[in-house]
Amino acid sequence: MSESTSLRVAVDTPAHTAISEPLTYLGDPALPAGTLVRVPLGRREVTGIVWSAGDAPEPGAAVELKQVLHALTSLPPLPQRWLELVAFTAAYYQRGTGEVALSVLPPELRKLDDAQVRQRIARLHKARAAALAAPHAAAHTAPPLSEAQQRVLGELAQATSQAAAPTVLLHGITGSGKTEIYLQAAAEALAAGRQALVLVPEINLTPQLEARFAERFAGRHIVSMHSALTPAQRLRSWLAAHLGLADLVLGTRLAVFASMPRLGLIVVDEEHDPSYKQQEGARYSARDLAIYRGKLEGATVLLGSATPSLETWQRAQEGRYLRLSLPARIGDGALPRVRLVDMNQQPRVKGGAVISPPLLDALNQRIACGDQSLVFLNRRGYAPVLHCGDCGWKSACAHCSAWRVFHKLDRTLRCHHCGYTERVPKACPDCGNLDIAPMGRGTERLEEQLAELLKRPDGTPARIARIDADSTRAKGALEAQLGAVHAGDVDVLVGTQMITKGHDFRRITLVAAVNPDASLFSSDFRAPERLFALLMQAGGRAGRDAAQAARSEMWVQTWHPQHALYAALRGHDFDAFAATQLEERRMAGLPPFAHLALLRAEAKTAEAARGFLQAASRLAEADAGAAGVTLYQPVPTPIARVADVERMQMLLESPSRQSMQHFLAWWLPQLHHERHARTGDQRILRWAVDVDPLAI
DNA sequence: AGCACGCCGACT
DNA sequence: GTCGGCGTGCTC
Repeated sequence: MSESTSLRVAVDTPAHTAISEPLTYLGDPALPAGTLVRVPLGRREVTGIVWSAGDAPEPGAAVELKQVLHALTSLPPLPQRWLELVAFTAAYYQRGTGEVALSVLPPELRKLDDAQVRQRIARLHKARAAALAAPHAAAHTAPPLSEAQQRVLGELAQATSQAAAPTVLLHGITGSGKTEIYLQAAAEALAAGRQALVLVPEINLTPQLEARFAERFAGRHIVSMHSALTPAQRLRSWLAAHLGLADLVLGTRLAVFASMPRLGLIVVDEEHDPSYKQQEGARYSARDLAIYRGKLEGATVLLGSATPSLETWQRAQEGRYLRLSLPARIGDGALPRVRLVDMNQQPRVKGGAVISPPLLDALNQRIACGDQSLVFLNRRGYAPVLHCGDCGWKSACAHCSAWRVFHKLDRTLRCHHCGYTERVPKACPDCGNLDIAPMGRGTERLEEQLAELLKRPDGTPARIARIDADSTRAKGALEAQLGAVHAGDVDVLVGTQMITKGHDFRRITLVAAVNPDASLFSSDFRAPERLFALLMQAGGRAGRDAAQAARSEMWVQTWHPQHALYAALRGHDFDAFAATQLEERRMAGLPPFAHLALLRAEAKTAEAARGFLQAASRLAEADAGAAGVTLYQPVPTPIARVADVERMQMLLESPSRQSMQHFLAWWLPQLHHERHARTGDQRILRWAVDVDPLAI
């Protein structure tokens, strides 16, 4: 190294230290910002990113500066706008710059030296050249567009030409052809020599979207990015995007950080989906960051949904986003007719009715005419709890404040929170009573009961498939089960919300929600929004084939048929539902009319966790009010104890996003000292803040 | 988080 | 005598 000046280098300093900014090292002044380097940190050697060059060392930092060890010069530096996106994320979600930067790079990159990186890059270029030389299938041409699609594309083109980087909400019901709009928008971006990024909520949905894009963009370089890729695949995709070789990147939330030098379009499919919010580490919202990134990169952001989040909907109403609508199904296919079964009117069955007689008839009729049905229950296992009728014992988890779920297939009691599993006891562990019974029902029990009740026309039992986290644990199991459904080897598909997302079932004409009421009266203020989206999405699985759409039905069993949510569902009226929900939110001072943050603490005892939060609250006392931030009392989290750790949380609320940001930036650094001030049982294990939490 | 330093019990 | 238990503290 010729000469040395001080450089700011972002390294992965742990979250619960007060170090959140890049550290100062000595190094070659010619190293541009965005270069990956190896630096000494404590007694270790770690990968870092040159953040800015030539900064004077911090005055008062009496530490002797260490030297940058090597630089990965064969890797083009991360673009300035990528650094800005990461810096914004770290500041907004209150985490270390280096922590965020390193956690969103492919892990493999940290392990390679310069020569190895050079080799991977050379290999990628070679593979790309070979792919270009090889003959490839002709790209499928676009199908004829509906009038609504043409109108939407016209408006989109106009918006893109007028604003530098418009944010657009594409509100379109299931089957209205949103994907075709994504494809056309991507084609526009590619034609302009830019790259497109397409985000989907779940890994399960990437293969089918990838197939659609691959056939339309044959010959173009498409990569996917999600956590199920092997480390080597992930690095390859990332490099292809970073080098500008990949034209299209499809991925889950982490792909929002893909380095893309010519980014021109970001699509966020199913933008309302909670999976876009990261639930650990930096708790970012990939949807919100996509919008920010669009502004930063001058890229169009296209948010698609049949049931937009109320945040997005409200901003569209305010005119901050352009709203485009696809109000009808392609080919004018009818939406499924919604039928509410009033469970108060149904005969009482011991243990509660599962499937009401009218729904049972409807299911049998579908089987008789060769149609498929989908029955949806958001609870896996056989029964959520076992219960002793004599002494009142219930199958509590010894380590969590939750019931262990009865799984009949392997005769176990399993805690879905900590994983604690035991064989089912033969008798009540407290009183020895042999008659312990399951209470409530999960998908396993639903499957069992449907198998008893449903018959094929020839008298043989109906063919039932169950799809949930248990039945799809094995690799390839989900694909195999979906394959059986598509092949027509299944009459009734039973499952959790897993089956309501995205899958294009052609022969399903009946969808039933067996017991969705719990969400109506949940303490979570977003529960109705989620339920509405879930039911709309589930209903969208019925009648995907236009020929069958007219007789497709969505059944909902409910004890509250008069509820406004169901009335809106019946009319497929998202606008009405959103209007009433937004009014309630406005009255209650909840998002999108207020900004929230949660301070969470975990400790061995609830008192220690509470003590930390109270101390944090006292620190803030004078300044929070002045800053326009309200602090509420610490309360236990919805499940207070998980794996013998007690969890408490404290809600912060402010009418202004900026006030909240300023306050957090002032407040949180002080909490590091508070953590150190505690010892023994009063010690805090962990604390973290969740900015814009999904659930409170 | 790593990773080492530091100060007390059972082993070749 | 020392091997190693994991409490405590630091990382430009």
